[in-house]
Amino acid sequence: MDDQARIMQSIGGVSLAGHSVQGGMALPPPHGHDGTDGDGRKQDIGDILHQIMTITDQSLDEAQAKLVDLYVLLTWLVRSAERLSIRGAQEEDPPDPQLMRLDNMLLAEGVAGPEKGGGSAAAAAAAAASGGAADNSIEHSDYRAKLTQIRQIYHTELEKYEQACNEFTTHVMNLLREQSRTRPISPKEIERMVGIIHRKFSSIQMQLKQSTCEAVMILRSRFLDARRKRRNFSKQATEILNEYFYSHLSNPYPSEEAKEELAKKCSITVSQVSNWFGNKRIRYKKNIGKFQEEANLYAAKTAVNAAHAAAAAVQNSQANSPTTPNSGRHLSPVYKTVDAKQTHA
DNA sequence: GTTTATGATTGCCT
DNA sequence: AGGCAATCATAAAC
Repeated sequence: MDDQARIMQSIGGVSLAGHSVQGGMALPPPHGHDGTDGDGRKQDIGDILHQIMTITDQSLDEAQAKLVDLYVLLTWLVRSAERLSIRGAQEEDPPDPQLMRLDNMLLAEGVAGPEKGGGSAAAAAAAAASGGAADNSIEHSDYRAKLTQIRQIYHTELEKYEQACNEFTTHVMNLLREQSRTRPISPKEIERMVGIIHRKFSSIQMQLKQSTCEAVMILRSRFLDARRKRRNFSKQATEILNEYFYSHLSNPYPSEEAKEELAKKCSITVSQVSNWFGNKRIRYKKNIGKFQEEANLYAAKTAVNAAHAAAAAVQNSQANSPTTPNSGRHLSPVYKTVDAKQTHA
């Protein structure tokens, strides 16, 4: 995930910016420059130096390095605060709607929520609940596996950010405490600092949430979009549909009820039946020759079926005479017109 | 790897 | 609203 890179950049930006700031910042010259000035001033500087030395009780270099560090930090924080105040002018205290939206989605997708027992177990349970076909559940578990992967990445990243946030806060607090020895620092100021840091990190977290949501959306579109993951109907279903089509070739437009029944028999949806007939009609019309064999096959089949039905009828009541089976070869005007120009293939 | 078959989608028409 | 035609995207065949 490139969020990591973004985070690193973001965090790294501190030290990066720091160096540039350090370059432009006029720090007081370090010790040992007191040899050329007037006597009084020389004495003053000496006193100050002595004071600093006694106050910090450390090597001056080290203290100075810390000061630079702190300064860098402060400039970055101020800049961050400016950015936040510009951006967050409207979305101040009320919990950011976008963040809420992201949170809700992650929760709904089971990414943000608590880890549900074994991932595979959950997948199996979901598959069992849906009661779908075997291949369907395989796809589903595949989807779940990918989702689990996303969730794991999300959680590790989130944890990382939290840890980084805490470390950073501690660092800043330490620096402020250090500073408090040389100048008074109000609790309010510390609080403000911490607030800024937390806001900064939560904005980073939001980026993570955003890209996690994107990943989930992509996953959904890849796995749940029926068009992308097209499955052929079962042989049996195609059989049933073809049987209807060729036995109603003169008017292959099943009524709503007929569609419903076909859908039930084929265990597909009504709209799938509609799609199938739409496709079949247009493809048949486009190249009748190609479908001739199929047409004959199903005509024979329906004939056999009719014969069987007739036989059964005869058995039931001998008075009835068997009806001549429908050959299924009479074409509607629509198909006849195309039939005329059907010379290829 | 290319071609064909096929289910789904889209835009337009009536 | 339902159908047609073109098209997309993938499965299956080669």
